[in-house]
Amino acid sequence: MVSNTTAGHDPAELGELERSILLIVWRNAQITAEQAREELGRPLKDSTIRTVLRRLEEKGYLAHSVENRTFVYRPAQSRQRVAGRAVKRIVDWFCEGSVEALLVGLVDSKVLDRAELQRLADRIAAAQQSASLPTREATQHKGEKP
Amino acid sequence: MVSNTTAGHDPAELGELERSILLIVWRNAQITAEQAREELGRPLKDSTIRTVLRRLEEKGYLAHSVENRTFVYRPAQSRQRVAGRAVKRIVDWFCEGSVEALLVGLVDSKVLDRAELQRLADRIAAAQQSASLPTREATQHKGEKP
DNA sequence: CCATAGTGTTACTGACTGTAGCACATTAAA
DNA sequence: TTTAATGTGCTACAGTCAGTAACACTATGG
Repeated sequence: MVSNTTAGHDPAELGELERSILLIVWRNAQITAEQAREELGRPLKDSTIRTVLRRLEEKGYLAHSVENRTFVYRPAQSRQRVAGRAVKRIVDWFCEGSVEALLVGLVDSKVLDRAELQRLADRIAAAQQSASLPTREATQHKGEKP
Repeated sequence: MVSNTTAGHDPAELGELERSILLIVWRNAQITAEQAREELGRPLKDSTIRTVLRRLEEKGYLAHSVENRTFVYRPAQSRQRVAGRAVKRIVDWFCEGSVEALLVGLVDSKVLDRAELQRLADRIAAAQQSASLPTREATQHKGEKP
């Protein structure tokens, strides 16, 4: 039987505010509710920010430590890991597990163009040779897209 | 009022039942509510199925035509296109637009293993050469940007 | 001792999804 | 023609979740 329930709620089931705040935490490596609030640049009460931070922690995206009576939040998972999981779900759901099909889809829907694909192939090939994928350093991307 | 609420609803903002049914439609290329219900194999009233089909159409995933007084639903977007869009969102949100970073993340989180990456690279390379990924312009060489 | 900063708790609202009932129409059968 | 199917259109309700926040409580510095 179709075991639904999607196993609770893996990743990607985040709201906009949550996502925004999560991104801020990732960018800053660690922040307090107040810092997050300022950086958000939105007129939200700090209790709102704190609620979201708490929920993000409950969901496993953040962790906090108390420093001088103040909560300092840090990412509990890397951005890329979260993204990876999210994409996996999509691939499982819509591409029947085939990442290749996904890539085809990316090109098909103009998300990825051929030039990017080529670069990807190059990088992947390179990564294969060096037997150790660059985790972030060499991950520089090209110009920009419209 | 901010009225954002998850930015309308691009793709991927689907519930489980919706997803299941959408997959069925993709698999069958076209179906009626009844067929979908049977194929679902779940004790759901047909009004339920029809509601979901209607919603999927409202959201732009399906289209229907009337054939002999019966609604026949067809996909309005290919599976891969939908997947592509969904992944794009994720990449934009969590990887700041870098598909490469995403791939790294996929490997990093064990979603993709090296062997798969290798195959991917091969296939991409092949696609490049044979232009077997039909977009509109077959022979296009990298190093060019729209 | 009081003001401040920060936490914990609780809650409301709106949106969305799962699920379905029911009235209405059109067609095939009696 | 009256009727039984079959299928559509509309409406709705309950549950869950994210956005948003108020408020009460507690150390802490002055």
